[in-house]
Amino acid sequence: MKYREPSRLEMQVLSVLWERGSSTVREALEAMPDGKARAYTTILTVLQMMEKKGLVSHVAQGNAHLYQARVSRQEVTGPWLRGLVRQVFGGSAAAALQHLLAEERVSRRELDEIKEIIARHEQQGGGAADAPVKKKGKA
Amino acid sequence: MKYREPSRLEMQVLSVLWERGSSTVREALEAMPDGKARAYTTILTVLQMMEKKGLVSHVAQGNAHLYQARVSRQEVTGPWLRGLVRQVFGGSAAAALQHLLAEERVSRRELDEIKEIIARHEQQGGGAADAPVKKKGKA
DNA sequence: TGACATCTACTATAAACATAGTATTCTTGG
DNA sequence: CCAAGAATACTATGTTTATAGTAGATGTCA
Repeated sequence: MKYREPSRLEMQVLSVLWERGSSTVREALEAMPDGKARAYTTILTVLQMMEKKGLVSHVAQGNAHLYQARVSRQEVTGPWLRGLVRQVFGGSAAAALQHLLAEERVSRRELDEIKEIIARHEQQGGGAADAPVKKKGKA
Repeated sequence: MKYREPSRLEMQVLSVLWERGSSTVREALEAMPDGKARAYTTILTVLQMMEKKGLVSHVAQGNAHLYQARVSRQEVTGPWLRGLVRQVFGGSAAAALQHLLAEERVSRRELDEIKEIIARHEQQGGGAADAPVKKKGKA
């Protein structure tokens, strides 16, 4: 896919579309992750911009439009996070995570989830060019 | 501390200052994490803006100025990442990490580092509302 | 001592962002 | 049929970002 880099607000809108799937303007407006109040037309305009950027597309549904993401979460968040980590944490994902955990009051459940993710990642050859991943203990 | 939210570029400059400590404009310019070429005055201006925002301060050194961060890495990156995770990943740090790992080719060493961080975090009451934090162990 | 390099201060500007108003079109209940 | 409500299209605007030029001060060294 080809698309122009989403702004922060656009990222928010995208996350809504990824979460809910196709949505009308109003639905998106109401589901914005920061609870901030915005005019209906604000989100409308954003969506129209995003369409020009190739981030979303729409189909008519009744007299309204149904918008859906044209780019996958992976596709976008990957490079986005990557650039961010590179620019702000010298490329160290570990450093980024550390600061994130330090701030965010992460629940035990979420920590487990994270461990889970790492374990899975490790298993499927997440490791670098030298060590063929073996098996490293617990979940 | 009171400061106005840094932009992306400003975050980059801050990361340089955190990394190297006090730096001249030229040093900062040369140490920018994205290797992008910029005019000397660009970074100068950015630094001056940052001073107005309360992010950095400077002292004279010879005829040049030495800039240093006035805000700590924790202080800034914490809320910054937090907002980001909230807005783009529905507040789930785990989700964010997952996408990061998926994209970034993370080395085995880094994975270990991450596990280390998590273990440490877990120990010091990283869990939710039940475990009281005691000591603030450093690496 | 004077040319050259280097630095800051100040100003400018193009582009992107976030936001929303106004006009117009469409649908639908009475 | 027509008015009310809701949606889109189009336009506008204030702000922030990122970038850099120009002018003037100052230090340096041959």
